[in-house]
Amino acid sequence: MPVDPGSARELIHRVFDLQRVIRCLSTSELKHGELGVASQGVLRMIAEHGGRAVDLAGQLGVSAPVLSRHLAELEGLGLVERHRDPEDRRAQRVALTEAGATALNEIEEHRISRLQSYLAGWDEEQAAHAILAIGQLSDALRTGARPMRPAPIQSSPPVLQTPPTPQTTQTQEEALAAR
Amino acid sequence: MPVDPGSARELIHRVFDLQRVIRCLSTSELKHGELGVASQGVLRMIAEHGGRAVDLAGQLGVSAPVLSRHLAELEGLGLVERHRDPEDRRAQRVALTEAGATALNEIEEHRISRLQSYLAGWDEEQAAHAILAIGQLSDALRTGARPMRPAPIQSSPPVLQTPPTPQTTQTQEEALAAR
DNA sequence: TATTGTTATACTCTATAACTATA
DNA sequence: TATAGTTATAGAGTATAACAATA
Repeated sequence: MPVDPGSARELIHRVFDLQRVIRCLSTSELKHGELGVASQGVLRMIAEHGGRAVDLAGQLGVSAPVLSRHLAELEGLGLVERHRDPEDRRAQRVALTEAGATALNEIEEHRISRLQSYLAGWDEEQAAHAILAIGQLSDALRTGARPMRPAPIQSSPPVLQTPPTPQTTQTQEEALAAR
Repeated sequence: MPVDPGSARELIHRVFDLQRVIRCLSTSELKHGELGVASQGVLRMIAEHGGRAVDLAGQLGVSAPVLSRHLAELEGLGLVERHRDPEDRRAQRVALTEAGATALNEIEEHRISRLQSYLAGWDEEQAAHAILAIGQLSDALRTGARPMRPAPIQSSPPVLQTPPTPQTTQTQEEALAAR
């Protein structure tokens, strides 16, 4: 049974409200030297899932031209390196330089300390709840947004389809208890 | 005592992740006829806090020129009306037209049904947790972002300052129990 | 023929600066 | 002098289309 329409409406409004607040923060204090917020996100994604550019674009949820432009900028600043993939000479392998890792670290530390000051009245449990709830919401929207390939018409269902992403099937209590 | 740096980092990453997911949804399915997402937000804010344009801009967190442009667009589409404020002839009072209310309703209903389908596996408690956590986070960031006027140096503190926004001082349990 | 990446172009949303009108 | 609103301009971030090189 779906969630109540009133709850859905409320959740939508809260999410848009959060986005507005974050946008205000972005313009006021999320810059880092030459780097815009988007490039900072690319930097972090490289650190986490670095590798082929095309995969990075998918993980960032942006088109190839957008990533290309950001990588060119980051390379120009000496923060990332691009090398042709020896196994597929069309592709690139992307990695942070020493300077890139340093810059990312500064960005992260700065954000963390700012957030810590904003959450001065919070306790660990509250933070854990927020992390969990937002993660679950992102997962739900991601699987919803994912354009499921058009339902196979008149074809017997494949025996083994895409791995049944175990993602977020925990209840909140289980997930919290597992910390 | 502030939240753990690890929790803060995790929360930051989850929030950016949510923003990415929502951006993907925005480009794929949040349009409504001529209206972009920003104009839809203006429409809703008018419905909730309609009144003086300058106050709307503040609540939306955008600059006056941005709101002016959106209002011009919405007025051109026949969705909002602007009248000079009789009490202050510099200002405008903004309100939805009949068509504007109808359009907003369609937008809301559409979003709600989409979100309900995305949250197919959720229960009411989970939704309530997400609403609460996201609202608390927005509040915390908003008060942090609010440029507190520079601490009065060498001046005796005002007897009555800005009302001590009671905002979110409930614990999660209290807030949930109050539903 | 499909995929990786780049360049060119355009769109959305935003801000700052300069202006008019009113207070 | 300060505030409400508009217009002009610029910037960040994104997408689509057309292209080159490789598979």
